[in-house]
Amino acid sequence: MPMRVTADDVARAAGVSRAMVSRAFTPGASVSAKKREHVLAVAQALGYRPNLIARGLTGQRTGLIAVVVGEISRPYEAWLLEHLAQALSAHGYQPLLLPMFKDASLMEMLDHALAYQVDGAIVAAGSVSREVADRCRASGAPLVLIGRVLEKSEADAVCCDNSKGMRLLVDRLVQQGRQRIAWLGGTLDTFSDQERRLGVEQALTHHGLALTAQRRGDFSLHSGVEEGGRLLDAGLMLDGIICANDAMALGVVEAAAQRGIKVPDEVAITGFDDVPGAAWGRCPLTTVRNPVRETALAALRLLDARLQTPARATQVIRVGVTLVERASA
Amino acid sequence: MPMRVTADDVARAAGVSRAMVSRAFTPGASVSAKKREHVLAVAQALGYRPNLIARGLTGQRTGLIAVVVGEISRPYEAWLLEHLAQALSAHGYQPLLLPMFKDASLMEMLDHALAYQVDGAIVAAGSVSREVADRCRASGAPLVLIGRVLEKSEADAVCCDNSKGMRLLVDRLVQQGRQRIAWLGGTLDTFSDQERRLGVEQALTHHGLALTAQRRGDFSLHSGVEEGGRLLDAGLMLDGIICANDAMALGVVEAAAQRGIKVPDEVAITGFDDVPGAAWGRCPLTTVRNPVRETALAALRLLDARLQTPARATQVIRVGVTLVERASA
DNA sequence: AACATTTTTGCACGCGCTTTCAAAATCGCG
DNA sequence: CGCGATTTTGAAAGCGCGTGCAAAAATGTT
Repeated sequence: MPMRVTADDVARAAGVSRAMVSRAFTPGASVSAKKREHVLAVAQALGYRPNLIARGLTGQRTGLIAVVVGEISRPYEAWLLEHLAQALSAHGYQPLLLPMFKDASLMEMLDHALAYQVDGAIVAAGSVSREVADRCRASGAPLVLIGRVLEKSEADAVCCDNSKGMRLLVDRLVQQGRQRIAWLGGTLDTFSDQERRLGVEQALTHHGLALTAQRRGDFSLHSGVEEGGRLLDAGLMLDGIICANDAMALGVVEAAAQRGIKVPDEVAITGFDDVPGAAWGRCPLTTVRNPVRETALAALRLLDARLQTPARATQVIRVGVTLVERASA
Repeated sequence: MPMRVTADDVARAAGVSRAMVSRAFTPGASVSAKKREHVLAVAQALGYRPNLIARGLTGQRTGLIAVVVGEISRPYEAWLLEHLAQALSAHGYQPLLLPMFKDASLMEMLDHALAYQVDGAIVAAGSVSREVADRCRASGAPLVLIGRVLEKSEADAVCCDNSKGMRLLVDRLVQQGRQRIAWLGGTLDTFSDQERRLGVEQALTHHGLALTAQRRGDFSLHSGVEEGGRLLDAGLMLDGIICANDAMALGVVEAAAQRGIKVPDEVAITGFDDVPGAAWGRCPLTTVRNPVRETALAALRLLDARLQTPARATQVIRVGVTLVERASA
């Protein structure tokens, strides 16, 4: 049973009071340089490190940030998580990972995290209700949304410009003379799905067109193969399929290949996000670049800002997107 | 400034002592059923939840588990992390995510995590020295390794049977009459790389063969394209390339396609891990299935067991692998 | 050298909770 | 109804740390 070395042990060994030890580890505290150095040396020798749990009890900050993401095995989520985790640790925060499963309740997950006195939460999965936002506010833990915004912007959020992204894609397809375009959406009730779909419809309308067909997958490659196949088999003479994300687009490419349908000659296929991997494979994807790094950094900035100034007005940052033209369209 | 509701508030509102509130929330504590119900109801009404940070201060357990993984954007890591996170939360633990960057020091990362009084650590990245293991032991936080084992098995670990996996692959290639086989390794100093490479060499030796060539990537798809291209361009008449993981194998497939080299007719390409995505794309990969779910569960079992019985003998679990034959070989 | 001023230090309290320990309440049964 | 056995309860002592406050030491000023 290894006994932990506490500030008291260090104090005794260094011949000072425990308060001195605490101060030695608190930047900017009132300690003489010599004594601090001495205490730090003794602490080092004893292998002492302040107990951050205990510190979190008194101070208002634990340094813990709840990070809610969806299925990490999906490329976009993994990519985002990587940048988030990196940005957080770089700023001295510690990410508490809350993986969201299919039927999990965001509220319950956050409740649990709040019990750990997280300083804030970054949510990039699930549908965020006002109740959830209120709960966080009531606990004094700022909430930052990624890839979803609350109506009346009741929470800070950063989200890419879905509408513009889809417009870029549609414009390109129409410019190529394509007219019979189908939509392959993602999971229902998803903010991204809704915004992206709306973007496609508006852009098409602008050209005097409408969707020829539509189906719905679950953002996974597998569902892209399935539902993409259905679209292709329906005998609709499609010349373009716009997918809600890259993974499904890759699936549709696969489905087309299985049927000997030429991409992009017969049918164009587009994705969204530009995940690493979209550029490789059977057919490099024409897609929209979703700036993940920028998104993660913006989210952290928002969080920091609110931690600093709890009363500031909520802010929704729309990060820009760009068209990435590759072989699939 | 939202004031948190504490056990004292509940106690006052329920007309009992704070100790009662604590007991009401402690399963198996000595409280009359009626009183517990009452306290719980009052707590519910006030929106009280025990402060797990404070609880962690007294009790020996915080419920926090440090999880060290490499670059999450890589399919295998993401896949593993997903299963780990799922398994941990299912068992009531809270994963504290520690992303390992290129030149980060495992020791420093764990030190930081230990300051948070984690109950244990699962490490699936970086090279684990004995010092690291000792540090964890000294802090009373069990260490469980994934995909790497310490000499003299000084820490619990779970790792797939790299050697057998490579043997299966080599046997298959040789059985197809292939003789000029190259090795595309991963990052140097990586346990997986070492074991897998050794496995290949031993299996080849067993057939009276040796490696025709070898290069080294960094486990990324991109490096597979690069280094795979170099191998293919070297004019070595290779008829097989064995890669240290799937991502690089997919890269090599890509490189072959760029050069109009037929896979598997001219050259066979094999991966390792069988990540989701290995089955799709330009050329479904012949690979070895690395049972991630089983690995994650085994790691958790090991952790639980040691938390239960700190003194038990360290245990190294080798999870089995199976050959997955697809188009690339 | 005597005093005012500033810096450094230690004491003690509190953060929110768990957990002995002993007192109070309840129960069993003759 | 009484007395020991049992369960339930509250007071209080921490857990490891930060910090306000006042005492002590160091510094500065005439």
